[in-house]
Amino acid sequence: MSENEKLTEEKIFEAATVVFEEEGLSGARMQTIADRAGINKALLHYYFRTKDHLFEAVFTKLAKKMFSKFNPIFEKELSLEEKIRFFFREHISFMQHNPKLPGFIINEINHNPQRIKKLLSNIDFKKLWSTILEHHAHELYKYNITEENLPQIMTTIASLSVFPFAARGILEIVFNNYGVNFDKYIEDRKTFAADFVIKAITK
Amino acid sequence: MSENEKLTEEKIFEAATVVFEEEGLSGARMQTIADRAGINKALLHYYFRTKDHLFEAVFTKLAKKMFSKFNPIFEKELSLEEKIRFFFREHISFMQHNPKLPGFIINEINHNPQRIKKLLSNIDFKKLWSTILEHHAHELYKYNITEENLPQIMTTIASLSVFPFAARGILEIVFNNYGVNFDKYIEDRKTFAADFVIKAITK
DNA sequence: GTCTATAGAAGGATAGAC
DNA sequence: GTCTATCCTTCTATAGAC
Repeated sequence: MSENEKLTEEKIFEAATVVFEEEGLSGARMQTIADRAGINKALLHYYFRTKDHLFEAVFTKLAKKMFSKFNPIFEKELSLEEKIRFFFREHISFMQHNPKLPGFIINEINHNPQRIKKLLSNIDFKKLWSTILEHHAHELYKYNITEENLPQIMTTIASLSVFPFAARGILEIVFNNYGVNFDKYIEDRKTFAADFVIKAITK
Repeated sequence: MSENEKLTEEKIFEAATVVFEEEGLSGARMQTIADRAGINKALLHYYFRTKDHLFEAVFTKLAKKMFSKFNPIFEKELSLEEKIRFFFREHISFMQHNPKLPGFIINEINHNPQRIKKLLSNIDFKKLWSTILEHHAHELYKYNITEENLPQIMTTIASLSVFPFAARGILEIVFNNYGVNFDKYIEDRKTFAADFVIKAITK
């Protein structure tokens, strides 16, 4: 039955997502995924042929999910300051619900840059980022933003948001020792990062 | 001969460092390490017994190397602004020579937080970070730094420095598309990040 | 479509000669 | 200390019954 097939395929996909996120491609085991999905190994191969096919499917889905979260920056009708606040609030909220995602994506891309290329290489970042300069041309007199320092600024914003999750393992040890709760720290970060960036780029 | 033994053990250790950094624990193969060291698998086990022992040795060495680079912040006799500039210059220079290190450390700690705990858990971060407030007490009137926001500020500084290397795989694709050279970007980042932080924390 | 059983390859680890 | 040969387990993948 197609309905049932959909269900099984989804069960497998969801199990694979969890296991790959947790263990990475090389660390994940087909047996672990099968167990988690409540089926046997043979079925995995029936639906996805090989481990690499299964991983590819999961990775593509997750990478799109991750990167699509940057889109609102280029679309929303907000002032630059509102947009920055909006981004940190939304992006960090997203990662609160997907805390393993950043580390997973970053790690797998470093291990195999080729895999992401076909997903990103058709995006014209030069053009995309330039829309920021255009959309906010009327208020840029307030800020130190130029086409030249845009890569620094954009990666700075990304790093402030993503790094705490990617490096969570380390931060939790440091914080635990310092007496800080990670979840509280993350909640605070939504406004701290926004304030920090706005202060830094304002003339 | 002890001299010769030292040489072989070092050859293995160096080969293992490269392979583990590149492939991670689960992705690395003893055969690959042996090939790179120019010896056979059996010798690996003669010197390090198991793959896990070998990894532990490499990881500990690299983690210490990485974290020790943060020490000057707490030791140098510099003004806060000079110290921030010093940190980004030195830390980014260090990673220019060890570009795979941040991603490797972060990833392995996320996969096995326990491994790093015995390395970091005896450090009193509360006390360590407080020394900053003490050392620079006389100039803190200029800055928005308190014991409460110190975790946010410290992790912000770390992220600005570390993230570009950890996420290098992604940034290179974005930059390549944007027409930016990664090495140039990194060189610029030493001063950009310092300026950015100083601007943001200054009252 | 789902299962059991198993093939076949790879990888970590050891035995034993030199 | 270093090598070759090999054991044994683990893992991906497939064959074949239902």
